[in-house]
Amino acid sequence: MSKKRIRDIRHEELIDAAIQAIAEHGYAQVTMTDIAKQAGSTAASINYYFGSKDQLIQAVMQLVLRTLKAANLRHLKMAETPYDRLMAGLDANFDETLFTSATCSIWLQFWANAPYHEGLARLQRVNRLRVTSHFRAELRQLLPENRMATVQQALQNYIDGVWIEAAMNPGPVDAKAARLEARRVADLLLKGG
Amino acid sequence: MSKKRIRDIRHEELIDAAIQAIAEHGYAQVTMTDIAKQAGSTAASINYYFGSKDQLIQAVMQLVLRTLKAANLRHLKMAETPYDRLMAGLDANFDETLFTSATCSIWLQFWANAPYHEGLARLQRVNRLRVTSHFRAELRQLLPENRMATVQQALQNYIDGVWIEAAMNPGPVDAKAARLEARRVADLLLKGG
DNA sequence: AAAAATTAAATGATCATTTAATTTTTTAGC
DNA sequence: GCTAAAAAATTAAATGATCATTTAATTTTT
Repeated sequence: MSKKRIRDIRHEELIDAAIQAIAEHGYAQVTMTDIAKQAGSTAASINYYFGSKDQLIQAVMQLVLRTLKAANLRHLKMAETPYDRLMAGLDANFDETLFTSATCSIWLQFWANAPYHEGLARLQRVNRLRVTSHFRAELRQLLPENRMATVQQALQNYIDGVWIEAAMNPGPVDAKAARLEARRVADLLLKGG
Repeated sequence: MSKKRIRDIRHEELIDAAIQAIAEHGYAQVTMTDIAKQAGSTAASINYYFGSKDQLIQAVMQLVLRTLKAANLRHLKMAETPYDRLMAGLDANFDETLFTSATCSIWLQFWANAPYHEGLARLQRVNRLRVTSHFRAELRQLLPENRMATVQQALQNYIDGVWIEAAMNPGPVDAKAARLEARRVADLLLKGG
C-alpha cells in the first residue's frame, strides 16, 4: 500500500476514462480535456502520469490487447480437442469482457490510425500474428492443407467484420449471440451446409 | 465547354487529391494544405469550390460509393443465375476500380469516423442496406431460410474484414486474388468443404 | 469590361504541453 | 502519536503550435 498504489490506481482510472472518451468522441476528435473530464481530473494531471497523449493512447491499446489475451487463456482452459480449441478462439473474440460497444469502437479507431502511428501498428501486427497462428495450429488438424488457409482467413476476416459492424451500430451488442453466430459460420466453413 | 466544365474538372481533381492525401496522412491528421499540395493548389481554393473541409470529405465518400455502385452494375450485367449474381456482388466489392490501397484506406477512415459524423453515417447506412438487400435477394433462392441470414452476414462481414486487412497492409493489393478467395469462401459457406 | 479563379496573408479558434504554484500525502525523528 | 520536512499529486494559467476559414487583392478567362 505504498506510493506504488496511487500511481497504479490513477493509471487504471485514466485508461478507463480514455476508453470511454475515445469511444464517445472518436480518436480524431478526443481532447486531453475530454479524457480528463471523464476521469474527474485535469489534462495536466494526465501528462504528469503518462507524459503525453500519445503514451496514454498506447497504454489504452495495450490494455485492450491484454483483455483479449486473458479471454483467450480463459476459454482455452476448457477446450481439449482441436475443434474445441478453434471454437474457444472464436469465443474469446466475442467474450463479454471484450465484445462491448466501447471496446469495438476503440478497436476500430486503432485500426484506422495504425497506418499513421508506428506504435499502434506494431501492437496490431503482433496481435494479428498471434491470432493467425492460433487458428492455423488448430485448423491444421481439422482440414487438408489447401482448405486450411482459406478457412483461417475467412474466419479472421469475419471476426474483424463483426467488430466493425458492432462499432458502427449504436446501442449495446449481444456477445452471446455473436458467439453462437460465429460458431455457425465456422461449422459451415468446416463441414458445409 | 462552358463555365460548368472548369468547375467540374477542379471538383474531380480536388476529390482525387483528397483521396490520395487522406490515404497518406489519415483522416484525423490530413490538413487542407496537405490536400491542396497534392492537387497543386491552395487551401483557399478548395474552400472556394467546396465551401468547407467537411463538404469535401462528403464528396470523397460519395465518389467512392458511386464507384462501388458502378462496379456492381458492371458485374451484374454478365450474371444470369442467382448464383452468378451472388458472385457478381462479391466480384464488385473486389473490383480493380475499388479494391485499391488508397480506397481501402479511405473506406476504413470513413468507418472509423462515421459514428461521430452524421453525414458519413447516413451514407454508410444507405450503402450497407443496399449491399445487404442484394445478397439476401440472391441467397434466398439458393438456401433455406435459416441458413440464408447466417451466410449473408458471414459474407458481408468477411468482405469488410478483407477491406480492413488491405487497408492495414502497406503495399499494393491483388484484386484478382481477392475475388478468387472470396468465391472460395462463398462456395464453402454454400456447399461446404 | 465583367465574371471566375486563384492566392497570400490575416484571423481566430483549438489544443497538447509546460510552468509555476499550491495542496495533499508520506516519511522520519522524537 | 505528533510534527515538520520532503515527496508526490494536482491544478490554473501560460505558451506556442497548428489549422480551417475568411478577406482582400490580383490574375486569368470569358
